[in-house]
Amino acid sequence: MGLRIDNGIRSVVDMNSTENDETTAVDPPDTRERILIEASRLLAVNGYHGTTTREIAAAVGISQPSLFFHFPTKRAIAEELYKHDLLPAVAGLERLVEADASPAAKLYAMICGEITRIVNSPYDMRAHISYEVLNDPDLALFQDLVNQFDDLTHSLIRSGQESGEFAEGDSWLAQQMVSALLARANLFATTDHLKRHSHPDEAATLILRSLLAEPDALEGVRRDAMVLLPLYDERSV
Amino acid sequence: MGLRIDNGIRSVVDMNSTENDETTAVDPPDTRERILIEASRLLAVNGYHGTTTREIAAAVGISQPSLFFHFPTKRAIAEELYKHDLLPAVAGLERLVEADASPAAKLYAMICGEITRIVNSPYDMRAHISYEVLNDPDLALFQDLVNQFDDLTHSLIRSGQESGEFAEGDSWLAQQMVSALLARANLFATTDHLKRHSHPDEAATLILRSLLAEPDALEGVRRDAMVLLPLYDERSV
DNA sequence: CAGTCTATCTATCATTTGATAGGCTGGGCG
DNA sequence: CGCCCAGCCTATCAAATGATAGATAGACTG
Repeated sequence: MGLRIDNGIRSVVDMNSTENDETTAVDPPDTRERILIEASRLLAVNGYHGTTTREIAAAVGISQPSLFFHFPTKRAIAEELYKHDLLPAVAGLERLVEADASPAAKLYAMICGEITRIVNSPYDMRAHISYEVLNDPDLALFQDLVNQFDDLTHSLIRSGQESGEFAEGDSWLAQQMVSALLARANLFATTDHLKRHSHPDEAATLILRSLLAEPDALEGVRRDAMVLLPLYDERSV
Repeated sequence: MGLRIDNGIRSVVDMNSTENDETTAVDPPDTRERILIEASRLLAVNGYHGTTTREIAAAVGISQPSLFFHFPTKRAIAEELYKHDLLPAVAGLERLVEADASPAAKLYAMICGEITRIVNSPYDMRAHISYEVLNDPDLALFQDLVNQFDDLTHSLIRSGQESGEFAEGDSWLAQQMVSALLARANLFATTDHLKRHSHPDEAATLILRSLLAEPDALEGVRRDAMVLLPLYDERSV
């Protein structure tokens, strides 16, 4: 449980580490950051149990025990990545849900904002996909966060259906579709396909078309969503 | 179709069943079969590297070394499950693609047929989701099968867009959405949500609504798909 | 009954893996 | 200069894990 001393130099990527920086601050050299980056890649591809600390260390270019100077355990690395992914997502979605707008606009803004965030992240974040990691009992907190996110999404879809803005249908299934698509979002970044061919809007459009009772309403929804979008980004709150 | 690859070990059923044939199969509530069932559950939840042979054995109720009487390696267990999942999927989709029908109807039939198959499978199949396993170099064959399936889906979407049946949009993204949703299909079965509330049709409807240029065409597409559906099931070929 | 084959067991091995112990180094600073 | 200590290293451990060896029980066969 090493206390970390905060000295003046803070990394460029500032918004990770969840800003409750009692123990977590930033290391002067980026080794710690590089560990997170490389670990996120390996974890995303090989899974938690399929990634060894030796592989992570090799990717960073340090010896395996050196990892444990920066992180107390292997799990702590994963935890930090999960926090980075899930906390802003849940917080942003909560702000959206409480906003004054139509469910469709909120959902559009969420999808758009979330994909933007994932694609722009320095890490390879596929938290949503890693049931493997989440299932680990010691990471139950993050399981809760995922459930929270899914529940919020679900309630958004439900209220859209109740107001008649969305077509009737299995709201649970629809929520799963949203969650499943987001889980692939970083694949977009990895394949660097999205960077040139596609926009977050395309994904949101795809989802909304499948939900909206009146397809022609899409343009209006998009406009409303653009107004909501800053709400999703914690930096602008 | 004797695709059993290995080995010296042949099950009792194979040897003496020259006459009473194929359909059924099954059932000596075979240990081998129970291994596959329990392994599929564990692999789906914990991933390949997160599942130990001891856990599988314990779930089946046998000792850990007894596993190796039925399968040469741990990997062989995963391989058999992958084969069971991917071979019929790719074969079915290939038959659909070559059929004489609209891309929309083919896609509808594929989603519907695939989800039905997954939900009814004795195994917990999430092959699509397990990049973790697939990434393992020794399982490159299955990586290929997944890519094949994705490519076929993609070409279906492309041709639908070219014919004007589908709205324009990023076909790659749309294909990812289909793939991502299918990856969750067995979650439907697990949560036994789909068994009461939802049908495979709901999922296909959701996808098709997001793709069709003319939403009103959905009913016609569904009717055409119902005709195609038997084509997807290898038993009916 | 003796022989064989299936299916399982206990005991054990070699490797991998997360983590610890302790030493070396170089830069900041009184 | 001499001390400190962040940061990294080598060497190594203990546990977990995939897999093997060999024995045993039971069923069927000749």
